[in-house]
Amino acid sequence: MPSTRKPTRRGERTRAAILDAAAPLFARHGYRGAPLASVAEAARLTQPGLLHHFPSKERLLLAVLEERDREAMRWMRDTWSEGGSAALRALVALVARNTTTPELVQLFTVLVGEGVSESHPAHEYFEERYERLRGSVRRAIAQGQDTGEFRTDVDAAVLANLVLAMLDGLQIQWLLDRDQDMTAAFEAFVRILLEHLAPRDEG
Amino acid sequence: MPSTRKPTRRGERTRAAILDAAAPLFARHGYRGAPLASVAEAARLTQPGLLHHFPSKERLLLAVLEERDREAMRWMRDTWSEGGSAALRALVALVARNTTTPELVQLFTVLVGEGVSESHPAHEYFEERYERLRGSVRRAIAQGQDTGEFRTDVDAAVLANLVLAMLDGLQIQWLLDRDQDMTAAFEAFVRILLEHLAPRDEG
DNA sequence: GTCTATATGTGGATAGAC
DNA sequence: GTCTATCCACATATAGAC
Repeated sequence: MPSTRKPTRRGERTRAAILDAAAPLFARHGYRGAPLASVAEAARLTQPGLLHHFPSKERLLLAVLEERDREAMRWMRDTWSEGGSAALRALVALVARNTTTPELVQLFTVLVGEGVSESHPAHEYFEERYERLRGSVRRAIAQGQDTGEFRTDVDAAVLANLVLAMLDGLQIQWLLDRDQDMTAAFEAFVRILLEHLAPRDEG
Repeated sequence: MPSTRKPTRRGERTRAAILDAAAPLFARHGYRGAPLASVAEAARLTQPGLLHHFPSKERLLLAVLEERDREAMRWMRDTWSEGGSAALRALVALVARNTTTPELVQLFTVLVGEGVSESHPAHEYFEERYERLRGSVRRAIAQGQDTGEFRTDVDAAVLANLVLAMLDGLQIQWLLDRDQDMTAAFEAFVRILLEHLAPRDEG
């Protein structure tokens, strides 16, 4: 077995082009609403040409999601690791950044909506994604509790739940009406949260 | 014009049966994922038989949404009109009730996900729905401010935004993992909100 | 690795009988 | 008001040439 270790280098380019073409189309029309041929056309291929790189439409979808998730995580990692209120402020920055990439926001909103159906190909993917994200946020809050920045008599897991819910919910409303100031709204939420998390005055 | 005032009485029964059959199927598979024939079968008709009552699949979808919205609003009206913290407690009760009807929750979650796409037949419907709901919640909070129950230096419109977002976001996570206690989470959120809205001690 | 051609299946809507 | 039969468009996937 000579050189099968790393995936082929030639052809990676078109693979990336397909992923880039697929994301906005899945975002605009949903997985079921975006024909494979339209993705192929956007990537300047024919539909069977596309299927040479991805064995099925389903696998293409999962590749798109994983790719975009990886990107977002790279972006977050630095500020995120601090934990506590810094992490919450990092989330505000993430929301602000999201308002500059509506297609990406729509990709996840549209697909998670489709994905709550048990029969949907990305159902398991989203189950795992939310469990993972809840864990991340919970740990960031717990970190703030450990350092004494946050009070310790609140349930970090429940708060993590609320934070993620707020992100998703605001995105829905923002996508339906771009005039909404999603960043300001989330900032207001974080302010309320920090107020709630502030240790009580002793005495 | 003799008796065209009220819609026909005969035939209303099958129309209702179709709506009842359509809701869970749209919920499970989405609008695009649920074939008209499957709805017809569930309503014990053939597909062309169904189309005698609704001119198109799109019109059927809108009828389903309006029907379910009407029901939910009937349920809310009484407690809701009080405004202030009573209204927020009514929302907690609504969430608790929603956990007993997962199909209904899924119907709106799946369809609003599809519906953020501009091309989706229910896009405008959801635009108007959220504007209407934001108005309702905003007025309920403003009412609490008028009576002196809530402090007045917070933006009721932004809070309404947050409340609706929280409802939607928690539903997504709950649908992906039914073990989550959506009611407890929303209750925790309302508690934080009430704490934030409590008038400051004078002095 | 990309193409043309095609197999195969599905789904919304219409025509027209009863 | 409901049916059978059918049309037509679309979409995923495969076969096989280049």
